[in-house]
Amino acid sequence: MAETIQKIDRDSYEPAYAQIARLLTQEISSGKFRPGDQLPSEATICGRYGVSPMTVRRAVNMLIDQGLVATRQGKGTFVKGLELGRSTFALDELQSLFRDKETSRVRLIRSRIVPASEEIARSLDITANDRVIYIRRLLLKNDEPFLCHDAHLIYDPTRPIVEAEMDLTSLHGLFSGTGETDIKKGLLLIRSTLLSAEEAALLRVAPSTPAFRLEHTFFDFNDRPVSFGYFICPSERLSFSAKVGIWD
Amino acid sequence: MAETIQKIDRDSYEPAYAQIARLLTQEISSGKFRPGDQLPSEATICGRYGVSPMTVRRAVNMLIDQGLVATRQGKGTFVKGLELGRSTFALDELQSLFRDKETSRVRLIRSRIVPASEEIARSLDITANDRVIYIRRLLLKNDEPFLCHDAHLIYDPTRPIVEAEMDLTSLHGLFSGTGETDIKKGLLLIRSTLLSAEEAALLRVAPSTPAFRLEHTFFDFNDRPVSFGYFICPSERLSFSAKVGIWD
DNA sequence: AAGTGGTCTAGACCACTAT
DNA sequence: TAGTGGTCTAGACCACTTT
Repeated sequence: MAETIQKIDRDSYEPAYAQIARLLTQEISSGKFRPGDQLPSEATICGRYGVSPMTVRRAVNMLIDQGLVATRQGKGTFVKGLELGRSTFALDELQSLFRDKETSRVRLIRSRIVPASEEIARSLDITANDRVIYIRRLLLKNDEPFLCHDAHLIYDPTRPIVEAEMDLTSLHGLFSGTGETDIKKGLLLIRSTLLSAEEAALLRVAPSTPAFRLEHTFFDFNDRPVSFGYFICPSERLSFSAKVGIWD
Repeated sequence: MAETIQKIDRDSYEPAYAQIARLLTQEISSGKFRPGDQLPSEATICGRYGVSPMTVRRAVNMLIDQGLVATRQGKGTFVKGLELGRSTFALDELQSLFRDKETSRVRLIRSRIVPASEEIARSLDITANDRVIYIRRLLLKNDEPFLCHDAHLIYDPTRPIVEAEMDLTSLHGLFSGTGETDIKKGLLLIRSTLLSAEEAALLRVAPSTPAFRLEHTFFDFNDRPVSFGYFICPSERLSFSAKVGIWD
């Protein structure tokens, strides 16, 4: 028995709660605790590591947030099985594209004021044929066309946002979190589609190549839509991945 | 001044830390605090709501987790701008499909032992032409073909997982988190592709329709791959969406 | 030195579940 | 009644930044 009372390194830069979360995760990862099993009670863990309840609580909360365990008041803490519905896909690949300012450049293809189509009008909460600013850009990776970006902006001289969106560097800011202080929220949608003839030519691939279309709508702090657009990228150049379960 | 000392409802079922997080979020959402602005210090918030530091800390941690603010030790807490790279796409649509057992059914199309292709062998960490179990199923929504599922399983009589995977109801369990106690982790990949002739026929759409292909690889608690497969669904039937920023 | 975030304590009290 | 998770206190101490 004994089970060794002390395993926490109080001098570590890793906080006690993080150490405990890590140790618990390892015990689950190793198969010592299987899905459905009950973890030791929080009081037990307090005693085992010589920490106070709040510290254990925080560690357990981390595991809950990660979807690794679930607590049931009055009963205990139990290991959860894999849950595919919890999978989350991130835009890492796209983000790294824009982050690397050395190899990526943006070329303006088109920029004009046009009447809004039905789809655009619906997305921007305006009426069809209202004027919008239409911008098409090409993102180049190592001077090769990589993806295409279409944006449709509300045409309103009183709003300064337009200027920022016109800026060729604004795409970088959107991904890095710098700037864009006038946008409150955004809605993103991944679609699967075929490249149009013009898009295929721009991107230098065969027409009708399968592609991702990442739609985005942005809203200002008055919850009014300010822009609608989409990134288009041949499918072989991009993919969205997610890890679910325990990856050490 | 005054600024009203008490705004926390101690009798509410919503914990104090959650109430504070909600109030802070509202202040940001309303535009009172803009991206780049500094929030009141934690000590100030303690006084304003009459709670202890730990409670405020937990509220602030919630906002950090949501990507709404960032803290800088010794300086303060600051509101962050929109960060596209933080967008996360969930499998809500697929999950709800499988969750509804009333309208969704699974039909087994094919089930046989075949030699592994190069791609399958690579994914399952075996050598090409090793035998694998190949299963093709069709998911029906309201008795109409909705999506197709191919799975390739390690052929090993000593592992009982095969039986579970063969079960036509196993797909439901994967999404709901029930069962599947033998799978430790999974890797998912969204691709954009074209339907093959057979797939198009099965799904009753035109050939060469653009479609999503959701690949999945599952691993057991020894980190060995146990299955590789993919869901295929015409793009107009499915999309992946994400919300970023502040949605009240 | 003063102000900021960050961790942690050693309890207290409550709600829920089982026996 | 006893054991479980869940919240909260009223401080303490530390690390970092600014003045």
